[in-house]
Amino acid sequence: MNTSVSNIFAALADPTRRDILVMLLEDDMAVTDVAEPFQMSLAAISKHLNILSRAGLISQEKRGRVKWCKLEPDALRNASIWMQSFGQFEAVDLDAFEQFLDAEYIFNE
Amino acid sequence: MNTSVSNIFAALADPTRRDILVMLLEDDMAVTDVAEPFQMSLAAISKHLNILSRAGLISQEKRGRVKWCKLEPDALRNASIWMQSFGQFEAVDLDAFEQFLDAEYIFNE
DNA sequence: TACATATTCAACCATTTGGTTGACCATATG
DNA sequence: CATATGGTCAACCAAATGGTTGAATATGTA
Repeated sequence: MNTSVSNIFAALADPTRRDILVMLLEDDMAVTDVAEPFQMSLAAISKHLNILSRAGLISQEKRGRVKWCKLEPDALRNASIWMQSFGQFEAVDLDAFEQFLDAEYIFNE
Repeated sequence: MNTSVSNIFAALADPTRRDILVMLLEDDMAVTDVAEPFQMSLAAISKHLNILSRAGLISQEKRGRVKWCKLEPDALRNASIWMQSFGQFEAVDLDAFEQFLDAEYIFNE
């Protein structure tokens, strides 16, 4: 899994994927149910879910023939901290903050 | 200017652009000086700066033949609002931020 | 067994992205 | 004036992105 800062922001840059995350706030969902409100194909939604999964924003668990999608708010929280810290950079130690921003985040598996 | 959530996240998804934002934390900079530490051409940096500018993350002002780039950290607010609508993420907790730095990020180079 | 449901895979396509290069424009300076 | 400097523009390119379709795989059910 590759939850770099770049991948998290890239995942969040797509409105369909943000909509999916909002849906998963309610409850875990099967892939087919995630796809239902959208106009696009199931395969397209499946790709979006893989991107969210690789970014660490969701996890997927297969039970029977149904693959359940679950929100993983930790990665999102990291991005939230990134942004809020940036907005409040005066209160943050600048050297540490620069290292933070420069880092490529590797979450491996 | 188009400071949509999508554009802000897309702008932040590129590591070169995040590096530029870090540089602008220090001080306002001319385009040529922004480009100096990077391996790529001035034209490429100029494009990156335009993307940051359209996202509202920086502003640019031309004085003489020099175009000055200035950080506009408030632009992150739109994306932050999206995130706060997402969950009960509290205002940034610097202790959590430190833990985040120490525990979850792996610095390469 | 036969069929339906859940999901992915593979090939393909159009558009976007991130980079290059060389020409160009605007401004400063000898 | 002539020339150097700061920056953008236009054309181009390779790779990535977001979508499609039809076939394939895996699992449940009659």
